[in-house]
Amino acid sequence: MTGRPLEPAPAKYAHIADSLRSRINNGVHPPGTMLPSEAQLVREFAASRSTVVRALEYLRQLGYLEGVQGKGRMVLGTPVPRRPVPPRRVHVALHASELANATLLGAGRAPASPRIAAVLEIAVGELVIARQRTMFDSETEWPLLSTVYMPAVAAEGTGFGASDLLREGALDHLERRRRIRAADVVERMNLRTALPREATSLGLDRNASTLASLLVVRNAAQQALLVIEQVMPVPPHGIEEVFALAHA
Amino acid sequence: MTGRPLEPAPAKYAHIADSLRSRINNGVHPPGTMLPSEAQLVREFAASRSTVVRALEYLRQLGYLEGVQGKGRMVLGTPVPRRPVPPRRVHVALHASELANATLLGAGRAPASPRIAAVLEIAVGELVIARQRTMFDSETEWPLLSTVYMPAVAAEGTGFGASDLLREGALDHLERRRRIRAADVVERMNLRTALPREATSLGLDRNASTLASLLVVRNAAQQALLVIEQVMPVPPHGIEEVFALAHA
DNA sequence: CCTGATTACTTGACTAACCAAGTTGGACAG
DNA sequence: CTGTCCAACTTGGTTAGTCAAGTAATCAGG
Repeated sequence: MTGRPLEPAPAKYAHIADSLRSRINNGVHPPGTMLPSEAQLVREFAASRSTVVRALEYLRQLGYLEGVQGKGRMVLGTPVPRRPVPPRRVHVALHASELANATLLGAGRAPASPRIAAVLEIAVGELVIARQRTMFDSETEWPLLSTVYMPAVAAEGTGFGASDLLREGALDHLERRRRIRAADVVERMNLRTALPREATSLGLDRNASTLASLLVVRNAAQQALLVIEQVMPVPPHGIEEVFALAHA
Repeated sequence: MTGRPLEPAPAKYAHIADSLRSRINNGVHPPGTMLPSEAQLVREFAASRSTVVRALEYLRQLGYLEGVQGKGRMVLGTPVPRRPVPPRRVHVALHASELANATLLGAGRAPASPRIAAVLEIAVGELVIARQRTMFDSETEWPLLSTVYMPAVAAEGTGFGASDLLREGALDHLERRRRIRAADVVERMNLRTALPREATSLGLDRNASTLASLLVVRNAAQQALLVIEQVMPVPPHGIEEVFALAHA
């Protein structure tokens, strides 16, 4: 027996990255503080600068730190798990243009219903800009009625209240026109009876049950920017989505 | 005017990475073929080996290629966009143990209903292992009935049919015991009337409406490994999930 | 024909050095 | 006191070289 280890030693850069990551996770280098310089880490780990930089680059990519040329690297902390990205149906609702698969029913001012007013944090009956269309799901051809609501003040200058077809999704349009960024979207899915106008638009019987989905698009401060309400007849096979499970 | 360019020249490694990525996207280097060796790329791009390797490493991390020491780098092709990860409610269904917030109602063999048989691709009435519990959503305290189904053959040796409480989620347990990996999960959400046993377990009126969710866990070959059916009374405020929108 | 050694080639990891670009603090002059 | 300059330090990018580990083909010997 030569005393050879049963497992290969981890690469040096991996060991350095692990050490630094543990320190960040354990609060030795708290968020907002500067990490030791490359030169210091070279001395501490007895490695070349390239090897140290490789470890640091890996941690940067993971979100543990960020570097400023000439200044140093600041600790960001343990990266928080991101919330999942929207499933397909929500993505389509936010980004689908009005040019295909859709029929614009109307666009303009309307008084906010209690539900919409609550979500937009405005008074019931206050004027909002509403934009309504019927469309068909591109995969299932199932019909749905989609209504975008926006506070009248926020809609100024965006063209949301006009009857020209939007060439981009409602969210894309808002972000571009208003130069703002949406941070997240809340989906509330529920079962309810169709309103008379909804039943007419969707060709349903009066008092038919529908699946209703309210999408509240928010900014980083969690203020509502945009609300999209989608109503559809209950699909015979339900609503289907596929999610990835394997971790590469 | 000194003729200085208005934009800084891209870093050399970035230019090499872009060039190679374009070639892969355009089919010059098709998936399954070997990329030119580092030495060849060094000559082609008139760069040092470290610079070439940096570009290749970036593409590897993006999923365009993979390297085997001594052999070369094989083109994987344009990475397909990953499907979204499961929202919270699906994650809980797959991973929550039976130790908290849950009451195991029973575990054992049962004949497959037409719906479960279709999903598992077995004959109606064939025996499956079923495991049923009631639980409460940890955020909303809303009740739900959850039933895990697995083909009897696949369940052998896993302890799924036994009455001991599982200390891990059903999927975790299956993956560990069977040393297999699940690739994705299909969620089918629908509205239906509660079966009599479901109504009893959930304390509902007969023929009450429920939101029913069928989760089909599949392997990479899209064969069903596990099915989880969840039934809940229609929540008064619906089912809510939050999705991230901002791109860092 | 099979096996082991050798050679040429490949990628993975590491070192040392250099240049570029930026930050910061101290010294000095007005 | 304020502004400018400069040195020391920082990270970003690049080059050149070495050693380690692996692949694949060829050749020689049994």
